[in-house]
Amino acid sequence: MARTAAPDARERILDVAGALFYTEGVRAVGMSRIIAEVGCGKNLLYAHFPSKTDLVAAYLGRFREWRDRAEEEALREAGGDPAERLVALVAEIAARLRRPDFRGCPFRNVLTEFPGGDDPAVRIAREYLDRGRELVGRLAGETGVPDPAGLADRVWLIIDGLYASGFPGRAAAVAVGMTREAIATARADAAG
Amino acid sequence: MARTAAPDARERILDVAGALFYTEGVRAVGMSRIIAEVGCGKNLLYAHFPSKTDLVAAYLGRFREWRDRAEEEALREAGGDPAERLVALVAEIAARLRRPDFRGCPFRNVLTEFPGGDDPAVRIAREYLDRGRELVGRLAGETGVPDPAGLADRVWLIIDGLYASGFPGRAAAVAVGMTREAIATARADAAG
DNA sequence: GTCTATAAGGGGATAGAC
DNA sequence: GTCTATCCCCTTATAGAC
Repeated sequence: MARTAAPDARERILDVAGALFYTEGVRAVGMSRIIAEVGCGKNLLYAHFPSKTDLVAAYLGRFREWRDRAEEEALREAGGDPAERLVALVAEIAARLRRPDFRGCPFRNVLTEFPGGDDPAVRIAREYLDRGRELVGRLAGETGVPDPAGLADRVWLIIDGLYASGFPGRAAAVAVGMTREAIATARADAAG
Repeated sequence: MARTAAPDARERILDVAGALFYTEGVRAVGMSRIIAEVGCGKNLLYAHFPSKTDLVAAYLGRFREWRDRAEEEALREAGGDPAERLVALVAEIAARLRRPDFRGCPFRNVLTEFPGGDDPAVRIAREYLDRGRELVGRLAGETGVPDPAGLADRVWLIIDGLYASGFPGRAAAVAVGMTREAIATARADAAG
């Protein structure tokens, strides 16, 4: 069927592949499996994505766009206070954990599956995490606390813990409070 | 030479396999690779470990023994105060992160590589993490704070963050302080 | 010209046999 | 220790349907 060029083919493939990669792992899902579940021919997939690495990179790239938008929105709603922006960042992630389909951070997962790798996909994952870490460092710096690096380390530890948690619900419940505490402690050190 | 059964064969295999699994990932390392690096024949390896899953399970089992010993020692040195024992637990993990060969938690890594799996290996990983989580919950309960579950959640989030950190050195530097803060806050809630 | 279906190449996986 | 069996991986190529 479908003689007319399907402009959504790429999206459909990415939908299926992304869901499989995320829930079962990149290494666990073969190209044949993706092709079978998309219900397309091999050629179509390889026309859009010349190799599996390209497909994984596209999967992560799309995830990154999605995350960037959510992050921007959370920061915009938080207003201009750097401390509130830090809290909003953590709160947004915590909210994400409550989704039933949450299965960790796709970027961290890919890095765990391909340690020491250097594909386009792995590079996207590393860059994403580095950028996130930089953002936290920047916001911590803007709070004006005496030890912004220490505050950034604490907030980043909370974020890492959120994403890695085997008990996302419980982690989400305490992450925001811990972030506020970290900020309060950092400020109290100024007084002491 | 050496026709006599080498009693350390099993340990040698486990040494090589464990190092490879840990640094490169379980799925990334094939049996042939392990056999080549051990320098033994296939028979020897399959005599000791009938399948790859068994080898992975043995790798995790050995890691677990190692962790249990380190944990016990840290707790013994910490004395009887539950709060200090919690801190010691986190400090011991933080110290581990500083080792140059640290590459995350092997149990969490295996669960990331085999989500939804049910091998003996995966079961060991899950049980280990559940037991650790229970220990934290027990210690938090013994501190006598009004919300021990909340304290346990916080400490566990810190531990998760430690193991998942892409910047282990920085995480290790702040984890103990955050643990002490979490305890102090939990106690302050009693007063407030 | 766009997609599907099928076959096959080349490699490496786990595992078993001798 | 070598050799083989079997399977699945990613990828490419060929051939046919609309």
